[in-house]
Amino acid sequence: MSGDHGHGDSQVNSGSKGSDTHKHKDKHKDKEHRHKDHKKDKEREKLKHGNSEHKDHSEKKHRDKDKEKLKHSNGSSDKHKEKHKEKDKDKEKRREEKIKSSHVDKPKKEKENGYVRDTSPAAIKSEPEEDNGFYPSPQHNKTSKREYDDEEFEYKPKKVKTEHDKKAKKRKHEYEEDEEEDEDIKPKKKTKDKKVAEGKKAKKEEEEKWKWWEEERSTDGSKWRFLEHKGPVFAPPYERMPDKVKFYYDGKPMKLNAPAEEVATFFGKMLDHEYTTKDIFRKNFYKDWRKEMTSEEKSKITDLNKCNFSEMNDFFKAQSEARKQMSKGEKLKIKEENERLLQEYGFCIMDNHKERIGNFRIEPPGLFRGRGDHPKMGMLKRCIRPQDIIINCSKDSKHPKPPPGTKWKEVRHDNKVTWLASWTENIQGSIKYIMLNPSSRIKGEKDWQKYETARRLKKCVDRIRTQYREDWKSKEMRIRQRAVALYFIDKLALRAGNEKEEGETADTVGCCSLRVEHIKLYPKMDDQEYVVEFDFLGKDSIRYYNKIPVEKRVFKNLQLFLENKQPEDDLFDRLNTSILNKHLQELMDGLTAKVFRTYNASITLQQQLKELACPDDSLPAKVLSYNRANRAVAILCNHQRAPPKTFEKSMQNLQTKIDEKQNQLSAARKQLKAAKADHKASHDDKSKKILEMKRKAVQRIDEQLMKLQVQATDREENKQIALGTSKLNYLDPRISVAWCKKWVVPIEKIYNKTQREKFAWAIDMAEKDYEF
DNA sequence: CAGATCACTTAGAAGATAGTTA
DNA sequence: TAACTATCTTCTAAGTGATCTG
Repeated sequence: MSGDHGHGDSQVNSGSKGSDTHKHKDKHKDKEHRHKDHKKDKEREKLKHGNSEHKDHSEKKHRDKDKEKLKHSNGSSDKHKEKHKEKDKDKEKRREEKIKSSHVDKPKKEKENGYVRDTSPAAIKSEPEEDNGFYPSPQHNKTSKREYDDEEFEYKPKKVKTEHDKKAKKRKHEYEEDEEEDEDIKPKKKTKDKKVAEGKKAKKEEEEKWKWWEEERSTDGSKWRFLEHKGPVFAPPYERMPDKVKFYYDGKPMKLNAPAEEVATFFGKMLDHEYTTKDIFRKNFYKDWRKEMTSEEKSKITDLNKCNFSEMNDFFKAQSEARKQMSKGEKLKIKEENERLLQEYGFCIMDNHKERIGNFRIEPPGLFRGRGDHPKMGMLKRCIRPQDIIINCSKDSKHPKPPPGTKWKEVRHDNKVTWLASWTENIQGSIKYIMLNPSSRIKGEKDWQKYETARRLKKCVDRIRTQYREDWKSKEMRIRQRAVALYFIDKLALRAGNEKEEGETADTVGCCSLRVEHIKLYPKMDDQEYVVEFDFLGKDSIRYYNKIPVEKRVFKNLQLFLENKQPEDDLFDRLNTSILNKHLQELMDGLTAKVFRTYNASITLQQQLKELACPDDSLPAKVLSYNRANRAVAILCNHQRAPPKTFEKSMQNLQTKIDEKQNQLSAARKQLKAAKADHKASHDDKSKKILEMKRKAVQRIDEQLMKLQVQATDREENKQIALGTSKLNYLDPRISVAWCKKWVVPIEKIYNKTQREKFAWAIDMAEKDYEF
């Protein structure tokens, strides 16, 4: 099968839907969706698993689910907030208790032994700064490692592997549980003494590349033993517009008070953005803006359409222009200031190591930019103050100081969580966190673990597939639904699809929350039977559109699920993510719906890399193959991007370059020919030299041309596909590392600096024969 | 047991920077 | 040497899923 059933016809879903009175559907319709082309369908086709046919069973009818739920009014956002407030106090009390107890029932002695000694702030602070500043110095490093060796400390480095070989293996197996072996354990069996003997610099480097993956993991559920940081960086306070920058109402200049002006500038900044043309955005903005106005302003300003923010907009444009035009010196100064801030606030100390913080800046106030048709777009995101922030750190660390004259909301010491600070955001009432960078131990370990879980799924996926196929025949509706949903999750890499509160967010769905209106069944379509067409908005309101032939039994089940339902009813009315995950948990420890995405993504990459392997390819061609494999995954996971605005142009530029190069090549070839003739005639050294030169030139140009052509292909195929997300979140980096090693491709061709930092563990541990 | 809450991962867009070219 | 553009980095929204709670 192939992609020829793709869609020049993106309206396919408007056919038989009959009445258009369902709000969900309407919402979808005025959206512009990003479409994918045939390629994608084709790729998907390739990627699916085998199938076979079974006979179908009849089934008892299911009851309709209570639809009232879907219909309650949603004008209750204020009520909602009140609720939040009231509950706040309660919540905090509860939490306090929780933390207290978690501290109490911890074996105190061990803990204190653990870190008072090892990670006292003083020990780290006293590190000589010249030592590149970032990392604890070698001396410290060594000391702490030695102390690590004391019994009962859990983060035992394995550098002393010779002595702790058993433990080393134990940990490995804990994770991998693979039939694999020891050969994985690398020969870094340096002895301590040897290390001491090594130069300071060497040791420094080693610390720079702390190999947390060679150490033991904590087993007691605590995420750290010691945590010290300086708290977040706050957004600078609002600066008034210069007087010359005027706001006009109804054509007349009007001076706004600071709060109203600030909010106005948020809007003014965005004037070029499509958001500001959307009704909901404008309505929400206007409503929140008015809250900042004085009563005088309120009575004057009664219509957003009469507001003119264009001078503000010009001002910001000029400002950013000016920034670009700044002299080198000025730019450097800013850079240095940023660097200083990063040094001071961008790192924390967690268990002996200086680790990079992911987002140490508090989100500045502004207008909420929800994705898709978000009902709250345009609302004011309020400024976060110290008294909104909860700090999390070690009791015995130097606590971060709030800015002068302010207080933190709370300082707590919860080592069951990984965040350093948190606050509650005012749009959805959700909690935001400050956490560590992906290169940190705490993130890396989790990431590694994620791929190990996916590898465990690999071992039992056949069994699970057999089982859900069996379940398609179940007498119970809920089991059939569960089985069909799981099939979609497995085959199509759909997300789980938690329920969401209606009216609070954009209307998007995942597998379990699919509605009748999101699929269409075609018993026959062209040369295929039992085709299901999916058309819905997924995470970030990215459209998922796909037509796939399914097994007859699945098809019949779907027909059954659709019986007597309205378009806005749930397709799987007897299923939700928690039911599904509970079931999965029983099938394999740690299995949840999202593991399938990870598994299928990684296994696809591995397969594709094998298939596309071509040993004789040039380096760029190999990289292209890799990108193609990556792309297959991105397509599977539906990772899309808006085609870059300059795409067409940049494609053209590239083509021009190619043409030029081609001309160059033919010119060089001519010259080579001439040189050959020359040499034949004279047979002297000089002509020989020239001949060689020309020959090399041709070769060089030819390579350059190839490279350009490959680049063009790659870019074209990438037009609306985003590779980054899968590379960063779904593909076991060890597959890529192994591939690089096998084909002698420098890892830099695949991962940039940030990515190499994130995947340092994989780069260090994967050998060329690594199997996912 | 359903809904709320919390912590954490996954996501595309925007913004910043680096590299290239006119 | 500015302008352009490709790539990297940051930002923060939007998911998942575990746990708590009434």
